[in-house]
Amino acid sequence: MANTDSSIKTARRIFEVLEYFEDVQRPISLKEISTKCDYPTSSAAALLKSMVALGYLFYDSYNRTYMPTMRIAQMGGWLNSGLFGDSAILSLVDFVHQELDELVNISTQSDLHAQYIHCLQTRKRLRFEVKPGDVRPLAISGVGRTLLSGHTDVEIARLLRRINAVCPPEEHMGLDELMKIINGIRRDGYMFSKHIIVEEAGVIAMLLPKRDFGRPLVLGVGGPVSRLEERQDQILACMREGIARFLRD
Amino acid sequence: MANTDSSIKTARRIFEVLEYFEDVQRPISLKEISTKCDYPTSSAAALLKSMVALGYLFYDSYNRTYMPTMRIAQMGGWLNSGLFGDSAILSLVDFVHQELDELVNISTQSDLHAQYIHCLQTRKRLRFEVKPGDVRPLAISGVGRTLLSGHTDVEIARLLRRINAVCPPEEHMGLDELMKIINGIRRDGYMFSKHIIVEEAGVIAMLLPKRDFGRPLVLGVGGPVSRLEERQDQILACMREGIARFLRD
DNA sequence: TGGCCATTTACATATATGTATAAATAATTC
DNA sequence: GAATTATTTATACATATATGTAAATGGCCA
Repeated sequence: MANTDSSIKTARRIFEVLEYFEDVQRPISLKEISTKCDYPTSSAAALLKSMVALGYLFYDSYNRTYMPTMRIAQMGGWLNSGLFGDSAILSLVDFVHQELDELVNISTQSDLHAQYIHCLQTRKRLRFEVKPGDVRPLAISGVGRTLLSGHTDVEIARLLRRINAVCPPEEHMGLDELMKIINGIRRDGYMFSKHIIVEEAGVIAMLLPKRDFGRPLVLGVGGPVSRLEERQDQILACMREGIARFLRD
Repeated sequence: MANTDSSIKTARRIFEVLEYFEDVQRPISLKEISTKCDYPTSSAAALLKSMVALGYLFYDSYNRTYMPTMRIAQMGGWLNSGLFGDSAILSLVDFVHQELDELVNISTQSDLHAQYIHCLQTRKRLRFEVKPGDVRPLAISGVGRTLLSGHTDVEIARLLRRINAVCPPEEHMGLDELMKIINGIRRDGYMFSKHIIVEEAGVIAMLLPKRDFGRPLVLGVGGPVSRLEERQDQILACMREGIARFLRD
């Protein structure tokens, strides 16, 4: 019963349940949840009852099924509404994904790592699995370095000091070497990283224009290095067009 | 440290945090959460870190603030899109609006309230402003009671108990009195409520036939009571025809 | 009625919470 | 710029609480 990751079990399960609902989009029985998510029945019952008591699920006692209430729908709605322009971001991702049919993702800085927060996969056979929540070393990975390029030199130095202090050695980096790369990104407006995290995998990443209160975001197109190299001009053009169309109007 | 309600503590806190974000709509520090929600610092830290690890919040280490990711925004989105994916409902609203030129709306249950999710206004001078997102007391309002009429008596009793427990007094109701009204709706197939929320305003509401897995919806025609009374037969006939034409094929 | 489900209960164990304390970081002062 | 103070975050461990196993209850249909 060891917690494999560092998250509180109940917290993880709440979100697992909500995502399962998002996946199947219909009422679900206690049995189905406990089976699919592999929770003991009694634990699943306690969790779902809690969510009902709090008003986030509705229990249909006739069919013995649970279904999200509108409170769930409302919860994050404000993030989409104009203020943060996040619906524009989603449209951008959709657009690039539609045009290129490659892995398209949005990532942001989460402490000393870059973290994927939204991913659309390619329909092609050869692909690399990435899911929202996955993290990459800030100073090493393509998206991480692209995120860093938006910081001031002072901030970068400070972040790198912390990385070298607390992160495992494979995430360490020399400042001079890093700044050469960072300045390259600032000059080119994008980063093309190859074979860094996963052999044969690469990513073309661009820092998105900053919106108020929004954290800096990076748009990434990922895939096998050979495919990215072949399509590089097309990919860059598409990313630039998407950004111009959805984020600059 | 007794749990006053029957819900799992972590579950309650997850939602409290998300609602606090919804309330203030900006990045929040650990300190602020722990103060406002009255959690011990270390517990709040563990909770927020979990949410970061799971990809639902991101942490800005420079400002030491937390902010929801787009995953939160996406979570309940399907609940909204599902409603309108079914264009039959929209066609129905258009039809009734065209025929009657009155305020026509669709509402649904959102926890312990009815909530308008779609409205078309009349072109007449005398009108009552209602917009999508507005909520009405479930046990008091016409649309709320119409929604309740689709539940079993047991469910109604349970909902009413929660309403009387957590909602302000003006939304409370006696079960016997409510059931008389509910049974009237079930018998007549519609509800005509007058002067309940806004003086001189009324609504004629019908529960729409349930579609698979879609949440129960209510079709409402609203306006000044005098006008609705005058046109009552015409309005009812139009609503019935629209429902027959668009939802029963 | 009896059999077969799904759900609830009981209780030992695992795990999250909360108090106090320490460490780290930021702000202030000289 | 270094030292000091104030603020915020992290750690340790006892306690409270949720989880999980197994057995019991309740509902439904033949």
